[in-house]
Amino acid sequence: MTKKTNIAEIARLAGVSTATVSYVINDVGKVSEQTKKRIRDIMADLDYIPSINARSLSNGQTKLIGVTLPLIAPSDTTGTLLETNPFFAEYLGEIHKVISSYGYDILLSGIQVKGKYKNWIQSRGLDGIILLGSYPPDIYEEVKALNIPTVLTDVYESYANDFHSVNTDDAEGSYLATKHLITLGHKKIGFVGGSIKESPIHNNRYLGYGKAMLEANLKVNNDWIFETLTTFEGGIALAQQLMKDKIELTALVVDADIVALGIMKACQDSGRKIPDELSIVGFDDIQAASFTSPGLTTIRQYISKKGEIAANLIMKDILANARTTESKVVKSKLIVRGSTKLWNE
Amino acid sequence: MTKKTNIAEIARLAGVSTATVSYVINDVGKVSEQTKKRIRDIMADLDYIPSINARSLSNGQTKLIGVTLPLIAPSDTTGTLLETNPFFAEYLGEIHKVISSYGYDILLSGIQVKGKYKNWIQSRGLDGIILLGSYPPDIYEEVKALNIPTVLTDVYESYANDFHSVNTDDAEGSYLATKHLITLGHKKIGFVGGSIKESPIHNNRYLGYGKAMLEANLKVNNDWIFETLTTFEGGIALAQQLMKDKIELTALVVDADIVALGIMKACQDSGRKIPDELSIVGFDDIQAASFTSPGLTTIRQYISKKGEIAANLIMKDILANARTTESKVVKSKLIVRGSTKLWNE
DNA sequence: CTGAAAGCGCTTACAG
DNA sequence: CTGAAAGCGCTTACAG
Repeated sequence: MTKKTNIAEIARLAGVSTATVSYVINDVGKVSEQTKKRIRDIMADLDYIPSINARSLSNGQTKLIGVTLPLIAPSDTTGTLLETNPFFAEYLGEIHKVISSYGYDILLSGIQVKGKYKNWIQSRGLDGIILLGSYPPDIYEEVKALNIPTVLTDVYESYANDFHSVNTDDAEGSYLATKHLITLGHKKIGFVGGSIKESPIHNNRYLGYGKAMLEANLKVNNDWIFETLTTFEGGIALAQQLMKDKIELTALVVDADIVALGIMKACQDSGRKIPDELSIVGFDDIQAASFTSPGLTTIRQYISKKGEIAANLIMKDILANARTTESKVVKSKLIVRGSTKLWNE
Repeated sequence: MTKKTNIAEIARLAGVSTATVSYVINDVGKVSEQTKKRIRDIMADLDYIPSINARSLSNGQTKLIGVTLPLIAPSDTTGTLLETNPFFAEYLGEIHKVISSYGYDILLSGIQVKGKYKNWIQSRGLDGIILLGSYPPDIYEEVKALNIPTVLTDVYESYANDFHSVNTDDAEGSYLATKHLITLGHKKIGFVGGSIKESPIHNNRYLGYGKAMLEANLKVNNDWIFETLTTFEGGIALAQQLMKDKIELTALVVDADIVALGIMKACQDSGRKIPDELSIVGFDDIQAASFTSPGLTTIRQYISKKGEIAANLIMKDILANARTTESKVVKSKLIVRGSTKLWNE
């Protein structure tokens, strides 16, 4: 337990004041090249590393960015969320990449209890926060009161305007997906999505589907719209129901790959041929979408791009000590694999 | 920008010293119930949140645990690693779950350049670190010199003894995998793994395979041992080679699911029936292993268990201000899905 | 170009 | 049961 060398010791050894040492550490003030070099040599000799902590206390910057995950269901933990939803990891990685280049670090947290979250931000003195996913409305008010640089992702609600926000063009994405099927000759195209009423994302994806259908003068049959949990099991269950009810669809627009993969597996396990008997388009392009045989045709969401934008937005405000609000939309893209096919009838 | 309320203001309002306020915050010292209550009320009124930062500076504890990812290839970033390898996210989530219950936070980093890593730990004043995966040997020396609670995961090298370490029973796992195939009647069983020379993990998994083969008096044909990159593409490429060379194996023990999935896809895309023409067992049980049709029979690694153990080991040392070294092994388990089948011949 | 000194917001022996 | 005061390791006007 040797005592950590501090700025005072460097100053003593160099025969200067701590102020001067601080100046050369931060490269401010006009210290003569000579003393600068002398001090630097001593720091190197002693393996001196300034304490970010101490610095934070005096200048008020922790160089810490909070990234939070939405713990909505009571069973949600940062663990299950990171495991189940590959997006969060991708976001995390990309944000880390950007902010670490500025010497910032990520502090990870889940948001569950309202007050606890605020405490966390304040007690850690975070310089900014990035909220992944969506949360109960009162969280946003609370965050707003904190008045620190904040970016929201995938939030469509009006309070998104109070912060930076980054979205995917969800409606356009499923429009492309649907149009792809229409171009292939499909007419009886169903839609599978998460709760349209409760989630603006799902609603937007639904609307994109509707738009493409209407444009092509295809009827949107209410019986062809299915709501599921956005899980693999949700997809399995739905597919089993569809097969049992002998629904006469030739194609499905599914608003999440994880669900599409469940549908595909349930169908294949029952001996149905994909895409021969049913074409499926997913949304997201998670890694597993290319693991199956056939691969899943899907709409790629550029999560890493979104993460990068989110990180840059927050860094911009932090560095400029500003509080601006920008809204960015990242284009999605149709990725054609083997799960969709021409339909002649 | 209202000034943040601090301990001095609370003290003033309560008519006590800052010491007393500090005592009630930390619940130490015998402050009278009366003053305690008065102080607590004032803190609540003012929404006072103590600064962890300031506390750290005076008591030396940051309540921060570093978790690092191995950036080995030049192209590795925290981003690509977290995306590609679902384990890291699972580890992260589980570690977070445990340590956050102690009021600790995770600081995420990649390790690449030697000195930079040490700087990071020191400048942030981390209370402990968990190294995910394996690193160049000199990293371990450096970490050891830091003399802070440290846990290693999946490291077999001798320097693991200098730290806490958590492993899977890799050899036992692939022994089980191989035995499963043998029980099903397979005799011509190949092994696919990462570099056996360079990685003790892959080597252990190979040895488990060998043990089962020898026990069953089956010959281990050198031509049946394949080395690949541990990637989906590695699996694809290998399968294409196998089909081209018309290798006469009936089953494959693959030491990573991601590779097994690649092999399976390449085979299926070429019209080969799995498991009718070839049985495959993977290792890891990543999420996607249950997405394919058939599902992948595999050896489940309990990553979340490993994460939990790692977190508890580090918390124990931190809380006791000790520096112990324990070595834990987490049992793996055979999960039978559809990719393996009886072989009669 | 450099230094003396106050300050950031806490904790912690020590004294009473 | 409570307080005065030093200290943690930095930064930053201000003065010269």
